[in-house]
Amino acid sequence: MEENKREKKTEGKRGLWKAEEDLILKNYVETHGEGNWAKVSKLLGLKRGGKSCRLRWKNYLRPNIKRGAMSKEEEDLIIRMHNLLGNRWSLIAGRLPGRTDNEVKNYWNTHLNKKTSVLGKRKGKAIDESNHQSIPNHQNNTNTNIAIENQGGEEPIAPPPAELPMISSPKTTTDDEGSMGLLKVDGLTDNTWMERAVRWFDYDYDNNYEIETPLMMMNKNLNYAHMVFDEEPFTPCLDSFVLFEAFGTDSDLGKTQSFLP
DNA sequence: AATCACGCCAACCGCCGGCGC
DNA sequence: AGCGCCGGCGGTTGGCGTGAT
Repeated sequence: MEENKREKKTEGKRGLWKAEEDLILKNYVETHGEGNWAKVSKLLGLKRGGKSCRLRWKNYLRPNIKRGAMSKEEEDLIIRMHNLLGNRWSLIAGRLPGRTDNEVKNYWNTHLNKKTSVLGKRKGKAIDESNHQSIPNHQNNTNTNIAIENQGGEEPIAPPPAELPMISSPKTTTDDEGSMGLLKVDGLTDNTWMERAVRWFDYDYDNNYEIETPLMMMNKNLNYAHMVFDEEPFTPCLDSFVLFEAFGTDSDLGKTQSFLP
């Protein structure tokens, strides 16, 4: 019974890709472009599924794939992004040029998961609401002292400058997406929006690309947001999203908020 | 030298959402 | 609206390499 199951499961498994297969696939995709993977698989006579072809291209053959050990900076970024995003590997990988989701996932599972195991497991969720991990995480981060200190509401929260920013009213969700959200800035698709955001948030260059700031206008229960830039500010960015992490007020301290575009 | 245990990572699986018909 | 196909995603598996015994 179990044997049959295993046989069935492994039938069609082709194992590692051979250099010839790689070459065929690479040549084809470079000539005809990506997509239609099922067709590609048939056309090329590769005894592999479309998915397998797609994966091989995406994770190995695609140009600009960065191979080799992760740098300290990349590792730090993965940890911080995972802190915010949970197991959203493709999203995290998207912030690491040349790295694939599979690589990031493997790296996390083999290297970083142990390192950060003290924080507990987060299966597909950015934040484990049961133990309010977002707060301790930030307490470990020296860059977040301001937010932590201010959470009691002792500091008056200044309203944002009148002219800034053009932020869409965030959609507050009640699901368990966690305290991470994506903030879309309406009408700004290049780095202009970021400059405006940076001005608004009084961005500090030496703050390791992280910002603590009031975001009261987004939600009246929201005291602070923790923003993460994956690129140098003021360089053209790839999309019009800012990652941010939000903290609630005293009444719902630790209760996560989610703002989705 | 042989064997075992473990870590790493490429590849696969199953699920889901988007899209066209 | 329902269906099927395709692509994307995260989770899991299995094989290989390497260090320990």
